[in-house]
Amino acid sequence: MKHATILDVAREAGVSKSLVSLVMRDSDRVSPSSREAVLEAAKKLGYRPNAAARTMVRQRSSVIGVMVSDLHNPFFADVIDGIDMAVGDAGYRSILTTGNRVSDRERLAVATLLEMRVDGLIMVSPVVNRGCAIEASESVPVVVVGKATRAPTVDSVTNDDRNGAGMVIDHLVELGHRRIAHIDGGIGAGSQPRRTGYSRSMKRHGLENEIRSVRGGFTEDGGSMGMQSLLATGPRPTAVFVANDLAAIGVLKVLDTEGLSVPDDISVVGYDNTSMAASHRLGLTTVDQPRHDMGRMAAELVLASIDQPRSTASHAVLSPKLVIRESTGPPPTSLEGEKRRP
Amino acid sequence: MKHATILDVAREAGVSKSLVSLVMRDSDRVSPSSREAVLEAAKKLGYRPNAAARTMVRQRSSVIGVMVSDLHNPFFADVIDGIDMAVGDAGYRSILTTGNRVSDRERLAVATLLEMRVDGLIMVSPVVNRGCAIEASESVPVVVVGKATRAPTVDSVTNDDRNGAGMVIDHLVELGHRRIAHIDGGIGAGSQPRRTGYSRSMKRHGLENEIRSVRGGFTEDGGSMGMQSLLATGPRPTAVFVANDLAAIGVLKVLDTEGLSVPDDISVVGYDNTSMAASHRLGLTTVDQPRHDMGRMAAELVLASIDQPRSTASHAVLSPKLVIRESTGPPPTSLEGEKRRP
DNA sequence: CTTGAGTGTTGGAACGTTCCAATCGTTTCG
DNA sequence: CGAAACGATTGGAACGTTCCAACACTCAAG
Repeated sequence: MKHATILDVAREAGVSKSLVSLVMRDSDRVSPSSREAVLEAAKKLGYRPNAAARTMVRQRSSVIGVMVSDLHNPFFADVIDGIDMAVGDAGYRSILTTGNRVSDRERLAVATLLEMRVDGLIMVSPVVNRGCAIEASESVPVVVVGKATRAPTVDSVTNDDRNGAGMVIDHLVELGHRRIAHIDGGIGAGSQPRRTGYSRSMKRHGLENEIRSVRGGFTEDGGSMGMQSLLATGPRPTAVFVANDLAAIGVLKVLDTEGLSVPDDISVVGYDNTSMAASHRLGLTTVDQPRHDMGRMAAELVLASIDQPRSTASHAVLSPKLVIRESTGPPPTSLEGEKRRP
Repeated sequence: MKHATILDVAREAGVSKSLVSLVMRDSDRVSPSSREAVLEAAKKLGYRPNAAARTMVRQRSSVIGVMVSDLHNPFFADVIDGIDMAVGDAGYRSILTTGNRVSDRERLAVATLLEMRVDGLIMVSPVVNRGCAIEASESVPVVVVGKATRAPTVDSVTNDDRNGAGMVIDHLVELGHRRIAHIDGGIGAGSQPRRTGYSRSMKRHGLENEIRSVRGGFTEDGGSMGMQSLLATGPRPTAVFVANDLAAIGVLKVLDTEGLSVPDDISVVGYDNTSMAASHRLGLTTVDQPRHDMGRMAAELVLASIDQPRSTASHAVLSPKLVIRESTGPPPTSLEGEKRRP
């Protein structure tokens, strides 16, 4: 039940270990007869190459390590898909570790990968501080996805959230909205640029007096709270731009219980384009991030760094896309003021 | 920018490599002064142990490999959480690979782990045929999660889907339903036991004449199709048990467009208790699988097998839990001429 | 017939650890 | 005072590969 080694195979096939090694690496300077004998022996013994030994002597593993902060967010699944694809095409393999949004565990997850001597490291939306990425970048190329990381040795792939927010406001203004509020994501990553994008865009449309931004969060409850505080104070907005889809669902919940109709009374926009947003009972207008492309891009950056170390970091910023569904429409007719639900 | 080795550290600290090794492994037979010197040197050089070398000589990696079929299903995230937790507590680490529901890629994912010489392998809802698991089990303990795998060398952790389906029917019957239909999951794993559980339970309630099972699938579209065919032929059921949440959402979509109200006209039940099912606009009654526990259990099984190889496989079957929400209620009118259950 | 250039094949030296047996000081004790 | 016991430290032999230099052959050209 133990593992057969190259030597066992060599003995079985009646050749030297070197020849077995050559066959395993698909060398073309092996005679067909020896090749066959070796393959047969290998099969018989259930031989499996030992990656540890190979990594050891070759001084590289041909593996890219990916640290993911949280597998619960389906967002990451697509990113990882993109990574896997690009990494596989380049003849590398990828392995993942998780940190569950806990700094210490993320640090451990990264350490595990580095100790395994991955040839490159991709950190997807890390929660842990950037020191960890910088430290890692001392021994291996590192790319951070989803979190702007200004460091001279760490590449990054992010989404242009400011621009995404701008597209949302453009869409709402085009529909005729003016009183557009924002429920932000609190302290989470991505919150700040979305908020900034909101205010800038409002100003661009000459709506600086309508700017109204309240504290929310990236959770359903966060969205609910934000919406409640919006309804409790000041004039009711005709549209709300929420920090992400999950929070937007919380907003819808509040609006439903308040008897307000979406989008007749109020339009709601989320962010992330989760599959939930697409569900017909929600039909949430939202912003799609090119998740797959972000992953692919991240992989290409690490692979490029492995091939050809650069002295300056690359920072790729991809563009989001507005996805219009049923949660947005024209504001309640301005002539009649506010329409009431029966 | 290269990796420092134990020898570099030894030189820097003015001691032997063996001593450095002892310090790294937290031996207690090292004098405090040498320990400090070594740690300082290690820090200065940014030393990181080389897992490949260690694995090599120790003939074990202290790593558990996890192959996940599909990261898109949030179901798996919880399972992995459970695995990570149990594995970590036992002093092991875990690494993941994915196969994206493609047999060949799953096989590669498994091979990657085995070549890295993981000490144990957990396959979560593999799509690849069981031969792959059996083969792997020749060199390392293997546990399959979510798919019944009858093989003498492969452990498994599954959910009692038949029982889960039974709980659904019990709940519906208790509400007064008799005409309960089932939309199945097609050929996917888990489909068959849920269907069987449905029919058995119907019979148990003396409703064998009401049994009506149509082909659906584990996707939104699959559910929609199933519902359409239910509505197109025969008397309309007062309740529908759908193979999973996603398909149930497809069912809701059809009912909405047909102008049928849930649960007033018809009750709908899903399976899996995805976060989507909990969303207020859906409020789907569903069956929760103890995902976290399944992961933990799987980890405990591999770890036990590593410690103490068993000659016979263990098959753990966990119990699901009914989660009642707003998509189920009493049938439209009390069924005339028939007594309700007390 | 000798040389030179291929073909195939081979042993040996790494790679960075762990672990064992051996060594070197000290201290304790008879 | 010598031996024994102990604590701290050390060199060397693995572990399973890769890769290089070297080696046999065979065959063509000189």
